[in-house]
Amino acid sequence: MAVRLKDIAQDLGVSTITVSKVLRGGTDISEATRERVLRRVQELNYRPNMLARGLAGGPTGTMGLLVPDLVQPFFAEFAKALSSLLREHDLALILASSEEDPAIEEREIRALVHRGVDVLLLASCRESLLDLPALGVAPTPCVLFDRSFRGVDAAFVGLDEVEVGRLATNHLLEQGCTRVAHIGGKATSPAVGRLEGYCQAVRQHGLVLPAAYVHSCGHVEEGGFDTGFEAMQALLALPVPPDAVFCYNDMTAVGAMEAVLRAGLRVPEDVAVVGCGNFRFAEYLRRPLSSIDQNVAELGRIAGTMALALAVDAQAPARQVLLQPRLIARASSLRRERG
Amino acid sequence: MAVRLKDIAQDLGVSTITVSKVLRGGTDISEATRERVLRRVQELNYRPNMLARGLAGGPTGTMGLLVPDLVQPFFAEFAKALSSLLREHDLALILASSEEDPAIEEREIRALVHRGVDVLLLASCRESLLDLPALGVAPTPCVLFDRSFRGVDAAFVGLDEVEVGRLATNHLLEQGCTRVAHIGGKATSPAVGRLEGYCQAVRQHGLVLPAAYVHSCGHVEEGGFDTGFEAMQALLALPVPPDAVFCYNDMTAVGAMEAVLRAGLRVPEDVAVVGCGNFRFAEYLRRPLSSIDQNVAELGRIAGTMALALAVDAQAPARQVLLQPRLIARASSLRRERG
DNA sequence: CTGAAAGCGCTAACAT
DNA sequence: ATGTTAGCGCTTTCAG
Repeated sequence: MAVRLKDIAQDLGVSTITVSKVLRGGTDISEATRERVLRRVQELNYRPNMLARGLAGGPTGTMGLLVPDLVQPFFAEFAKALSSLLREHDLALILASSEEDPAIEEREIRALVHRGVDVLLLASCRESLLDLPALGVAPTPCVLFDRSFRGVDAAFVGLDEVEVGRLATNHLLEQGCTRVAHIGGKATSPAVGRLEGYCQAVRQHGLVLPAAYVHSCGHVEEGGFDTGFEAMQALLALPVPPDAVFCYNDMTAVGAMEAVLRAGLRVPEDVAVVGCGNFRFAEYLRRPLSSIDQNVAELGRIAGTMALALAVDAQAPARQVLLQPRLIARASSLRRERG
Repeated sequence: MAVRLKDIAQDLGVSTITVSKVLRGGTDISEATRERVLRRVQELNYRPNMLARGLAGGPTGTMGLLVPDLVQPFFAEFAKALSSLLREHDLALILASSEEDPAIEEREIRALVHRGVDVLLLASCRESLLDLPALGVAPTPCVLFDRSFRGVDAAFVGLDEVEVGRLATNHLLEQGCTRVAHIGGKATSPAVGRLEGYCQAVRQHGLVLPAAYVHSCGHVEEGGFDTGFEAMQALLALPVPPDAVFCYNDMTAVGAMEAVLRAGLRVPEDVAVVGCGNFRFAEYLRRPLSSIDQNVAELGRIAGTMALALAVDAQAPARQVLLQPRLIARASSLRRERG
């Protein structure tokens, strides 16, 4: 049987309460006892029983992470960074997946909260999160990430998605492209933000582009390749096809490139392409893919830090952090000598 | 406050123990009470408090998954499949990562066991697992996966790695290659198995190849690209360089292909390449990559099923399951018309 | 500064 | 077939 609070207390001739207080940083403890307790805790390598602690009303030392799809590199990297950080604090991570299904997401939220996670980290696939309290989340504090929601007063970490759209589109325009299209997503905040950035960049360059240059596709997350492939085919079939395209993510971009190549056209000479995500294979593709780097590891670390703060004090002010994206230019978009 | 066992009991005028028994499928309960209890449980949508259940000695409804690196698609897909399965049984998954560091792995094992996971699923990065009991795992049952260990009597699910090596190597030989090299890993059971399969295939074809054709590289998991790149450069520098190479994983294969192309040679005409893992981008690379599919989703499901059995009965016999790999042939290895 | 009493929600072992 | 007693390891009041 593992070492218990009681064992330490008996060894030292004090009560369990005293030990408990020391462990949780109580102030009303003499420096002498505190040291004695801590030493013994070290010696016996005592670890609190989190089940008991949780049951008695304390924290469970557990955080819940709910993502739409762990196989997407974005979420895998996020989970890895978060997990690294939590390990340093002896916290455990309960992982759940919504499979991009709001009904599953709701069930999983309830399950995690019911299990007593100290904080919930959520990349929601719902349309609105206004009913988050109704989902029974409170009083469990919550850190949203990747996808933000209007009118929800929760901590949030994500990318400056408008800047993502601007970066990609400006880059394409600067490469001399004049007919830039966008294959984007639907409804989610990243999709909306990237589209907005795209529009801003186009406007700033004094261009007016056909509405048909914007494709807003559902399921762009999972169906990436096919979505990109089909959207690009449609774009190429326009009377005046685009000479560049900014794609919602890298897989979509791969699909789009494939469509361009199969149409007998060249990348980037006929159609320049920029993706988003900057996955590890971007530079080894048939045509090395320019992409927007999302700095996911940093995102995970920030989200984790926020979560830690909320675990200590659930009432801590809900910060909103936006990270700046970076463009990684590769052959798929570089039309000029030396970029 | 959530619904408790006691609430159900009071509503029905029975004792909590009766309700508890019904919930756990006790036999010494009249059919009438059982039904009354179950109905009320439904109506109130009662969910047991796992903290309390665990503390009192029951199962915690929790499984621990410990992997070397969640970012590797293999482990991400495994985790996803497992998580899907567990969701159907209302079990939670605690995720931990060893970062390929045995010391971290050991700490995490202890932490998971201490938290009372009902089963531990482990892809170990240690050299030996003979001291698994000493790690304080027992009586927590354990399912090993991906990497097997001699002399350890635990449930295991993985690939038939020898067959992986044979499949890949035979394929290259059948394509007319006569000087097949292998860029492999070190120490782990998959690395050993694949090398063995490679050797078997070479022998069966009556060939005798230089020892220098086999590169056993450390850190082939994380450092994939560079490992493959450098190993291939070394192979190409041999007096009689190989005309084909079977690489430990896809990233290694990408590195190897890059080395071949930069040397001014062609894939597959000068050097045919086969990888392992069959990741999603294999077909969109500069040269679409032939690869061995590991059927990870199935692997995850089987591991999960084993874990469920062990959660019910920790003494259940420890099965060992080996899945058969499949070759997916693409341009990187197809030298003859129509493969 | 320290401790005693009570209880979190559940289950084991033993009655009845 | 059902209930009683006791306790899992910890934390919260509140009293000393």
